[in-house]
Amino acid sequence: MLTSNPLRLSKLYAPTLKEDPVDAEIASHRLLIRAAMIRKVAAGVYSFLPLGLAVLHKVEQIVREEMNAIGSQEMLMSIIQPAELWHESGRWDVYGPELMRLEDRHGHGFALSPTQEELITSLVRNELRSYKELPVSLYHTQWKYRDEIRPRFGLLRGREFLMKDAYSFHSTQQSLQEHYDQMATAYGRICDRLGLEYRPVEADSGQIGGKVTTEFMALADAGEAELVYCDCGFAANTEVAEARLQPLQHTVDGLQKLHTPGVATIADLADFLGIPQAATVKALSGTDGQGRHTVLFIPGDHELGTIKANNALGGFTLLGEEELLASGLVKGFMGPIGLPQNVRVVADKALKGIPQWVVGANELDYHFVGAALDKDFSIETWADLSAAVPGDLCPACGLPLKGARGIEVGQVFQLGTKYSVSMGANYMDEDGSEKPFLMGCYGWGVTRSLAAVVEQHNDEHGIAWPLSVAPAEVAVIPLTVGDSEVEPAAMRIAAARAEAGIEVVLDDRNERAGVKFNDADLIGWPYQVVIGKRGLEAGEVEFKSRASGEKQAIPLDTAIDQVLRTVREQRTRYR
RNA sequence: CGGGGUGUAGCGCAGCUUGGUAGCGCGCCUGCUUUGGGAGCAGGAUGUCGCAGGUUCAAAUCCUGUCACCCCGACCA
Repeated sequence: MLTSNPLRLSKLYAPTLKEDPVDAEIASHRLLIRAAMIRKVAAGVYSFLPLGLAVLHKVEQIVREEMNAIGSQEMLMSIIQPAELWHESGRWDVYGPELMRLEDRHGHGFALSPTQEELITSLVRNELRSYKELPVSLYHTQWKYRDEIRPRFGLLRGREFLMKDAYSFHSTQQSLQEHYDQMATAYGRICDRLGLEYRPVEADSGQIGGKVTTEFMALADAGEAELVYCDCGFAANTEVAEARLQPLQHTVDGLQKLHTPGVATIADLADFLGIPQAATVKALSGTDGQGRHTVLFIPGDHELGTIKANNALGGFTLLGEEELLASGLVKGFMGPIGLPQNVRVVADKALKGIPQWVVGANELDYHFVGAALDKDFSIETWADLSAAVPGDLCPACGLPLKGARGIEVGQVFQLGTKYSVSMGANYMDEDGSEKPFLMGCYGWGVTRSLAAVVEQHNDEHGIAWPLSVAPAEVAVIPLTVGDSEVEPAAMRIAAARAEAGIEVVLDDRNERAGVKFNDADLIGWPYQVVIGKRGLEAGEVEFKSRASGEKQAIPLDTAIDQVLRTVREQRTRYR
């Protein structure tokens, strides 16, 4: 929004709202709408108004600069893609209803691209032929379409969203690893420049085929992901974290069967026995990937990690109420002793060191305490099953983990040869043999990270943009229009700054002071210069920092220099 | 897809139970006054009551269907 003349708010299409939109639950959604940045078009689909677009462009530009800096080359791929490409990769069927599909007048199928692996692979497979040309890294920033089951939270989970996606092609794992590391570093820099507090997070370490991936999480309570992290630098999604759990032992003399009428939940059981929930063992029954009836045991104070269970058992679904009844198991009273013969038993590794368990007796209203492992019962399979919770021990350093919620703003991924094999994308290697490319892909949610910035930078008055992405750096606010001194002074200050390369808006609207103050705070200009009659009489204007709320009176004649200095100084924080 | 809820002026809502020709606040337009934290007075404009059927002399209101949106869940960036 940089112009040689200051942008006049009287001319800007920016209808701010006094009231909160009723369907907006979280700060970024609420404030982006109120501050006239975005408007809803349909569920999960938004238009960007001038102010919102200015911010979007800035976020996009920061991402662009960081991509260019590591040698990734910008291009632009189409959104609409022929179905054949998706059949070729197999994802036409696999992607499911989330893939937006359409037909042209001839009945040919197309997809609105949710991501561009297919297209980029088909693009390079015929023209990138030799190991001598590798590695190559390409990226674009394009609108993506995913027909989410339930779009929500404004820009955080839309059906249409702007994403930067980069793809790299390599002949060696070392080369792939190098570029992957460069990307991860670039993503950290993007977060810093956006003013985001973030953590790189282990996302799926236990995958088969050596897939390597890291998610970049902007910390925010509104985030949908739960993570655990440690001061030593470890951080992981609770669904996949290989945390060390600390179950407690409840020791008694030998196996005891207790009458526990109506005690069907872990909380009830812990209360009934007067022991912590961590000293009990929770049982869950379901079906594994081979369709076998499976009972899982995990520490009583933990929840099942569904991704972990899927990985360990080749798929896992919990039994429904009716299936459970039919299986002969007693809901709320399951345990390892006296299970039906055909049941597969898998227990969390954390329970391995617990010689005596507190468990159900597979009989209505009865539990066992002191059930001795390898004596009263045995476990066939041990696996990592529980979702990590804060307080579990860090797998890297052993200290207790802390918990946080996060917004996944980016993810870097080593794809290996998944797409190059399925789509026949090969190059000629040094020894004359055809080999599939080693590929990496790297996604950054532009619209999502914009919302994440608002989640981290807001207060009861509105948004407080970091200087790097604010729609303009300084707002000059004359409090009276038509005044013979206030207006010319405001014009002079605004024009001087605009000439000096500072982004300035001039609130020349014929509005009352209160309206201007409130809009300025709502929209979130990083700095405000307030010019009123009262101050001018003393030869002063007011300089306010939005983020800190700090106001200072500065002499009119040095105001221009001081604001220039402050803005230039602050800009270096985001470089 | 399962459960819950909402569609009435640009926005936020009342009216619906008990059918009788649609209202409030904000915003918008005109004029006057006001001008350092969302001004006051006066005047004014704005509706296919989501859509389609049905019942009725008469439907925003009752019935049926349908669409959209929101919340919770499974699922996903």
